[in-house]
Amino acid sequence: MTSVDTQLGRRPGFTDGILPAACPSRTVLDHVTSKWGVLVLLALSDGTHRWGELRRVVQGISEKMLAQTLRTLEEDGLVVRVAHPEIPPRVEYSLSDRGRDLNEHLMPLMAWIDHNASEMLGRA
Amino acid sequence: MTSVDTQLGRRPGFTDGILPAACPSRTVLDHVTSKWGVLVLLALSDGTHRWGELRRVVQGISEKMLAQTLRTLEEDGLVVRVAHPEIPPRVEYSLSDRGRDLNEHLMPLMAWIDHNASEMLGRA
DNA sequence: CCGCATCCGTCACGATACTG
DNA sequence: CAGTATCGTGACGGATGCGG
Repeated sequence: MTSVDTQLGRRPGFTDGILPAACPSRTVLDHVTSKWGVLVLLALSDGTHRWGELRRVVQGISEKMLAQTLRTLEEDGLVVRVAHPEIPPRVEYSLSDRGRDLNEHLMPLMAWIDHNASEMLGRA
Repeated sequence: MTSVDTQLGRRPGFTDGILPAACPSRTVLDHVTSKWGVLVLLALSDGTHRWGELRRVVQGISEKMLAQTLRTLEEDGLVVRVAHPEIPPRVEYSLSDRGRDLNEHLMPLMAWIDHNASEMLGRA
């Protein structure tokens, strides 16, 4: 291992770095940035929402991906799922405490992207 | 469109929201969160690095994906590529001003993920 | 040797149809 | 309404090749 590797591997503010393949951060990062994870988390940032609402609001997401994304986010403890035993069925999704905590770091990033996007794509 | 849709579509701090499918933010978001985008940006956060360094440091990335990721990030104006006409060839990558600006929003997020990852995966 | 393009197998994604 | 099952397609990753 060269000096530049150790330099890159460890970084101030991180425990072990995120670049090594084996660290758990990779898994969580893959879940959160899983093409729809960020958008679903953002959609839930203002409170509880039903399946159909999320389906319509996160435009372009397929039912399969919405189900899969919600399930992994729930397994990671970021999203809370509450099923009401009614007819017709009603299922509500909301952020957990940890999910809200994550969102507070996610929102400024999304605001930056939203603010810079058009300017970035203008030049190709 | 119901009231919840408009409520979700617009959000304080965002121009048009990111959830609509047609907005440019989606494209940029897909580039940045493109499975390797975040890791490459993070790897460049401490300065200029060569191709081979990035290849070794971002563990698990294939040469094809590294090339593709670097090219899209360069097209978006986040990464600067400098090729030195030497034998053996030497190509150096670094963050642009905008890339550094983005990274300042990315780093706290990654630090949060790195800090919470192990605890999140502990409970399945 | 290093940076990168190309070919090809595999797998995740998306559209549709169907169930409780 | 809230999902699950099935299937075709496109993106991804590995191996290979080539120019410098």
